[in-house]
Parts: sequence; structure tokens; C-alpha cells
Amino acid sequence: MKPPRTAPAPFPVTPLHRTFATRLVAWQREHGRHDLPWQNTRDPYRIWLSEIMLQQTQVSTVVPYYTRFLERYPDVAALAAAPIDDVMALWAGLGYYSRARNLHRCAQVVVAAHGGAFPSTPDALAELPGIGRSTAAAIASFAYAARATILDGNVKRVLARVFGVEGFPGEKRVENDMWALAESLLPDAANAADVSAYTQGLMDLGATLCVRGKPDCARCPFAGDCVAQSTGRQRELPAARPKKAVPTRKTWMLVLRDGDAVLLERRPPAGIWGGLWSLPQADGDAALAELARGFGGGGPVPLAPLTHTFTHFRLEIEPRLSDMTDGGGVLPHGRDADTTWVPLSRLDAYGVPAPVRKLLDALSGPLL
DNA sequence: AACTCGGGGAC
DNA sequence: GTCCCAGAGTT
Repeated sequence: MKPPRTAPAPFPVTPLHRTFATRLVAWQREHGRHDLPWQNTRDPYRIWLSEIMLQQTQVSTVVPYYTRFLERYPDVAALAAAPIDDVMALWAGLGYYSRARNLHRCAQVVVAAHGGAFPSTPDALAELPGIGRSTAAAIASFAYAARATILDGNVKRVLARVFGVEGFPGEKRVENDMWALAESLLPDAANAADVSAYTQGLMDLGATLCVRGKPDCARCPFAGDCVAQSTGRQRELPAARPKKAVPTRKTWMLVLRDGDAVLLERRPPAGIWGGLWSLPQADGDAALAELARGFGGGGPVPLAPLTHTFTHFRLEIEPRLSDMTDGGGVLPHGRDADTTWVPLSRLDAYGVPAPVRKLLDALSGPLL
């Protein structure tokens, strides 16, 4: 009895389909990127570290962080052994801080449960903290030449344009179709050696030619066959995210100062700025004044307000400065698990959210 | 399936 | 200002 055939592809298999991988691999080898800091290695640790940092974050932003991490933590054992606070501090400014916590947890799992060696299959990789389907495929294809496809923002844009996939790729149905399409485009099993260049080619095409704003179709290996290019719909594909009004929230932040030091509080592990060190917050001027008094600080004076925009809401920050009065402090001048005094000159050692960092940097400037 | 997580680059 | 980026985890 023959094994059952695989289900037919839910899309027509055209000549473009059959030649896609070969053409992409050839283009990558000739015109792709070959000198990024995490290329030219098969060390799963280095590849993993880069892939986590590159989630929702552009290459130019990642490079300096990647260099610093590799310097501080040259292998997975070093990272696993590091205090989480050090990892968070080194990550500060990259955003999506759950990535840093998952990074640390993942390193510890790899050491404790896998003897310090990353698993080699996409499915096993995807069970580790912070590694989803796409990142698992990226690591497995780069480190182990596994035949698995990525599907990130670049790939969604390339596929939507080349194959004319309609609909917003963030929508479940569209994304499912794209996963199936991407799987069907992989180099066939006889060309497993091409998988790494293929994966890199998907990323490079999206990052260097098939960019969002003005795609360079003249240099594209798929010009002529590309649906968007041949119909002039580059600007319409992929479909944009449906617009949604972003709410505004407001918060009051206490800059409690004692000489050169300010008081920081550790934020809860989940939610905005999870696990980072930030300023004590209140819901209004009255509550903030009470907070300052409770700490032994003098009457708060307003500092320049600032606005910080997140993906899904806007945060208006009203900073208030309060100096500790002599002998009035009820707070010990050491640190406990969730509260600490930090000299402004030593903020680097703490994971502090970018807008708070900006606020405190201005404080040590010429204004005050 | 929809929502929640950031900061910065590019425009 | 807007939009999106080598997405994952939670609900």
C-alpha cells in the first residue's frame, strides 16, 4: 500500500513557483548580504542570539547590542550563569523586554536540559522560551541546514508582492495561507545545501530590494514574474494593517533625589517595561505629593512633561522633582529587592526604559 | 483570533 | 507625525 499523497497545494503551481528557490539562492549568493556580524558562523548560540534580537527590530539597531552581548556572554553557559538584572541592563533600549527574560530562561534550559547544546530540529527549538515557528526555522536552517521556512515581515512582503497574496498578513487566514505558500517554495530535499542561502535570500530580498517604501524592482530577480511589479501594485501589497485609534494614558513620575542619586523601583515582571527599573508613579499630583512626602521628600516641583508613543497607546508623563529633606527619610539608603538608589552617573548598570532614561539624562544636564 | 508587548529607523 | 521591523506569548 502506497502512503497517502500529500494534500494538493491550495494555490496554482506555476513556473515561477518551481523556479523560485533556485533563482532566489542564485541571487543571494551574488547580490545578498554576507558580512553581517552573525553570518559566517554555524554556532547555534550566535545565530540564536541574533535571531532573538532581530525580532521586530532592525539590523542597524541590533548590531551594537549583539556585539556587547557576545563580548559579555561568549557562550550559552556564560549567559545562563549571568544574573537576570545584568541581562536586562544590557538589553535596555532594545524594547520588547520579554525577549530578554526569555533569552535568559532559554539559555538556562539549554544548559540544564540539553547539556549546553541547542536542539537541531525546528520543532524542538520552537519549544524553547522566546523561539516561535519562524525563529526556530531560521536557527535550524542557518545552523543545521534544516529544510524549514521562516515567515517574518520581510517574507510576508515579498510573498504578497511576488505571488499577489491579498489581505492583511496579520490576519490569521492570510498568515496561514502564507505559511503554506512559504513551505511549498523551499528548495527541494536534493538541494538541502541551499537552505541557508535560501533563508538568507528571503531576508535580504525583503530588506534590500523589496522594501516597503520604494522597492528596487529593476534589480529584482523576480521582476517580470512578480504580480505587484507587473500590475503596478507595489504600494498596495501587502495590504496595510487596518487603522485603529490609539488611546492616551497619563502618569505622574516621581524623581526623588538625594544629592546625586535618584530612587528607582523595579517594575512587575509582566506588562509595560516588565522587569525594568523605573521611577515611582502616581495617578495625579495629589497622589504624587503624598508619595513624595511618604519617602521623606520635599514639595515636588514640575519638570518638563514628555510624551512616549507605544504601538498600542500613547503615554503622557508628568515628571515631578522632589529632594530628600534632612533626616526626614523613612526609606533606608541601601537597596532591597525592588527599590534602590542609583547615582545618575551609574544608570548604565540598570535596565531603565528609554523615556525614563531620557528624563533622567536631562536632569544631570545643564538645566539643573 | 485578537491582543499585548518597545524602541528606533525611514519617510 | 505614520508605519513597520529577522515575532512570541497570553488570553
